[in-house]
Amino acid sequence: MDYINLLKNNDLKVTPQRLIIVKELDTKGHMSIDDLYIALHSAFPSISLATIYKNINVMINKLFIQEVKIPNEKSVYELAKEEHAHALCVKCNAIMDMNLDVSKFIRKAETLSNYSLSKSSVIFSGICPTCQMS
Amino acid sequence: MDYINLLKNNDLKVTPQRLIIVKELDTKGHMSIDDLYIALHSAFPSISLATIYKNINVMINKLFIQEVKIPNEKSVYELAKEEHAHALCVKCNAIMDMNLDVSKFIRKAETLSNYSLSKSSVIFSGICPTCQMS
DNA sequence: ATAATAAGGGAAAATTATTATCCTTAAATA
DNA sequence: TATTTAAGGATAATAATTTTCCCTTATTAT
Ligand SMILES: [Mn+2]
Ligand SMILES: [Mn+2]
Ligand SMILES: [Zn+2]
Ligand SMILES: [Zn+2]
Repeated sequence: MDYINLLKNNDLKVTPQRLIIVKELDTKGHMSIDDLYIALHSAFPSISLATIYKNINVMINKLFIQEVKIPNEKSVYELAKEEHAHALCVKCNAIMDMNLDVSKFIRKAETLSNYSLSKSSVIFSGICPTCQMS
Repeated sequence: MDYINLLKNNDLKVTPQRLIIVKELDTKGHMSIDDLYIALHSAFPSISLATIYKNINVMINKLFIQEVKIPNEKSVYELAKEEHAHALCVKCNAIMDMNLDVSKFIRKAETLSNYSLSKSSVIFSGICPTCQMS
């Protein structure tokens, strides 16, 4: 992925900090503000939390990253993609995308509720494969 | 429902404040701390927010009420019941229980993710029937 | 009815998360 | 390369929520 053009196309100046933020989100996905702060700290020991916040906000406004709200946890962020469900490991906090066809659930929920539904937040929690072994 | 015995069986002293809290949760369901504060204020003009917080916490610990975390909103509480999905109206904030068979989704999600999944948070949002008309 | 204990009320304090400020530094454009 | 403007860093301020404290009152068990 071309991180430089991702920023340029969204009228954002290309800074080393921003490049690392989008690279981290692209390769690791599902990172919280604090995760990002820790991750960026090795490359930028002087990075400020304010920089993380400011950039997360601007990137959300530009619509190329999105927030994932998780019960009991701080929100995590990921590059924008189609609506999807998440599996969360309660032991190691790993989060996995799942291509459940959410639209099918929504259709069923509309019938049941008589609501006109357009968005979903679907999060399953349990134990990931790695933690199951240990 | 016998609110008095619900409290007694959980080793909680039966106070008028607690009776109203459980009655409100039973009849209205899905109330936030502030909802409860407002609702109790008519019966107890001197009610303290601390009383609401202390009781919600103790009731959650006793496992007979549970928190429902909703993206972008303050948590709401309901009497403990089987796992179920929710429909949320973004206009009037109405929340509806849905007896979607969540276990079926969980089974599918386990296959997809290889996680061992036990809990779910499923919230759809849109417009409720009432708000669709207006 | 009494005594022991838990709960309520009011306010302060603590917590936590996010944003604003101010100055310095760096990126973009010509 | 000079100029303009946005972004970064450090810290303070803000805001919102939740908890704690301390005293009074009410509930429970005897
Ligand atoms: Mn995701
Ligand atoms: Mn419910
Ligand atoms: Zn795990
Ligand atoms: Zn509505």
